[in-house]
Amino acid sequence: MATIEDVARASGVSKGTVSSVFSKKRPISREVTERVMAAAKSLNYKPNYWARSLASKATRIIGINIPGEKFKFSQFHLSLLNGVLGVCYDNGYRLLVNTLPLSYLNRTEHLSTDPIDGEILLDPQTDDPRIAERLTGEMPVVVIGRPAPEFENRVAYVDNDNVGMTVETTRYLLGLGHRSFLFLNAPAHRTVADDRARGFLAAASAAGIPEASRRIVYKPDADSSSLDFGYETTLRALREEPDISAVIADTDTMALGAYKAAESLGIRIPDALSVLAFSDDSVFSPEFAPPLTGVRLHAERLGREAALLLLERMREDDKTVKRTIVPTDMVIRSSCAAPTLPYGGIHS
Amino acid sequence: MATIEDVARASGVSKGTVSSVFSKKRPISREVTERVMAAAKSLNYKPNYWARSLASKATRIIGINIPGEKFKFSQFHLSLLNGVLGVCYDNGYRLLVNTLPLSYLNRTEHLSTDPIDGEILLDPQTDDPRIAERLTGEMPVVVIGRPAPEFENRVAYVDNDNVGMTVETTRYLLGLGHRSFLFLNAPAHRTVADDRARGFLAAASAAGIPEASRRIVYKPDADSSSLDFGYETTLRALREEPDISAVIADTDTMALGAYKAAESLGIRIPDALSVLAFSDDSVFSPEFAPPLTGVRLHAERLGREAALLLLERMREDDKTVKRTIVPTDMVIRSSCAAPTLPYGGIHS
DNA sequence: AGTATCTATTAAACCGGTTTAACGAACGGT
DNA sequence: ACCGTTCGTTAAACCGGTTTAATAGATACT
Repeated sequence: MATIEDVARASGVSKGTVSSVFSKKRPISREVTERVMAAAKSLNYKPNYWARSLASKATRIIGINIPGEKFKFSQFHLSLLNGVLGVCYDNGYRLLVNTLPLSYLNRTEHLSTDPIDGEILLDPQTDDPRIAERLTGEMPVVVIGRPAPEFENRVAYVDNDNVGMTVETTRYLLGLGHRSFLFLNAPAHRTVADDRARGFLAAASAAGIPEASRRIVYKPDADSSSLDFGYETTLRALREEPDISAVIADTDTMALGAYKAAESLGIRIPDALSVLAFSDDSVFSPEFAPPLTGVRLHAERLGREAALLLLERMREDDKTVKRTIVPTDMVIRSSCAAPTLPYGGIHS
Repeated sequence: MATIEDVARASGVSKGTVSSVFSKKRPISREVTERVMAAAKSLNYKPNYWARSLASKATRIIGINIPGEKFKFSQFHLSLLNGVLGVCYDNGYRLLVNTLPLSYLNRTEHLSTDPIDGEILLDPQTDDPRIAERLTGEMPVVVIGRPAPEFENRVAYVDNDNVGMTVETTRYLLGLGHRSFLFLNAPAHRTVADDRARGFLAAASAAGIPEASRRIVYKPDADSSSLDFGYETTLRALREEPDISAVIADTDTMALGAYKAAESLGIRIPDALSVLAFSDDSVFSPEFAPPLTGVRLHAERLGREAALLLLERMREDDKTVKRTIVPTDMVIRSSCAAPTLPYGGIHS
């Protein structure tokens, strides 16, 4: 492919002039501009992205990173992505999925800076080396979700009010009369699982629910199916402790697992078991039988706000640490009801 | 950030030696390697990605491109992405979402080569300038979906057998006794819509179905909601032509729209209306009421095969044009049945 | 001992752009 | 006619790596 040199030679001007014609960072006469453009067109010339990035120290690419090996994007990530992409699109940025195996990154021959101007980190964990690493470099970063406590005031992030949201939903269930819960939580090492557990436990213990009746089970890890986890955990829990009258699920897919477990035990929802999910805004939740009550997290907006925060941070060289909390909305449908049996009663 | 020069100076060797220590493309003595690595560590040095790309003419990034302005990734795209990402992950490639507004790309100051080694093009259209453009450059490309006829033998692609699959499903419905159809198709300019329309029409006219009874409606365009499109189109069609006893939907979301239309007209599925979808492998289709009959397209596998094909093409400099057809599986659940009314009968 | 071979290292050229500093020409003001 | 600007252009330095060609030193071969 033709280089800037070729174009310069063909149109009888210097490299610098051709550069200015394309970058438009300096005025060039109408006549010369036309001559250069004509030469460029006939040579099929386009400026080389890498050379340009090297010289101008900017790539107009932002990265998005997910921890963990061999991950897959979930429904929730999809909405996040769409939010981020919308902002990228509006601002002329490309989006790089910047996750590689550690076994790859750790090899000397692959060690390098990242090919991006800034990065969004997803799914922060309680012990998450990514943030510290990005901060020692000068890479602008925005986290989606609450980072570990030692970084909460050192890195920008976007999150829902997970604690508050969980308190609210737990109170809702308490208000309906529930006294024994199963909480299907996110994987244990993720900060979001922590926040939700805290909210749940706070609300439950404030209402005098004994420890045995607020059972929390953490999803083993990313690669296991949410559906299966929801199904099997609910099945086991209901067998071991028939008192349980309400299941709080991390996602709508997990909730679906709970539905299936209830069905296979012959337990009706919401009559004998209430189910609720911190769901994404899936088009399907209203179609569950019965329609699923849950909380809208506005994943797309989380993504959008994160991208906006990142671009702002990249633009100004202002190291102010900003935070955005995206509100959640509880959507009451028909999967929760007052428990039919009084506290202490037994199913079947 | 420290450069290779700094490291060379600090460890008392030349730039070239430092380069070789990191790239491992040439042997360096144990002793020198250690000295260089020590200096690099103390300076917190990492090779610069863009300088490296410029010199070595490779980025280890592959792109994925979707046509159209302000698109959003769908469920189907999510599965594709996961398939592509799995291959990227295994092979040490990053994935760049390489879609930008035309209004951005067309401006002189943004014109440039793409920062990638190869690209996957999604959702090919009947008149799609992307392929021709990539071919004139030397960018390796794989298309997911059938490209326009003039490129079918010039570019590698991965696809389902959309024609065959549609013939099969149409025959299935014909076999149940249906004689009047509504086909909710993908947007008209996409080649997949073409293929499916062809398969449907071929099967229907071979069975002697008159033209008026094989109605095809194309989704207006990407930004409209599939759910709404399915709902409104089905509603209108059933009102205009109560004969219709089967709806074939492009996606499960569209099918859900058809379900809702049926519900609001008081029509029961599958008794009075059969619905079928070329669905993705959504976990939710089995949960529809009634469970949705459809076709598995194996989106994740489409993504995987495309990525593998692309890497192969990038590795060897072999311009052989390869094609991969991923098989589809029809999954019969309970949303289709023999129509209750004889051909020519009228609802309500 | 003399030559051929192999190894590790280096200086310099190169990848393809951007940017700085210098400069001549045209312009405006007095 | 002279000076101070402004404008458009250029040569050269620079961004931070890789690669080539040359070289010195060690090893092997006869």
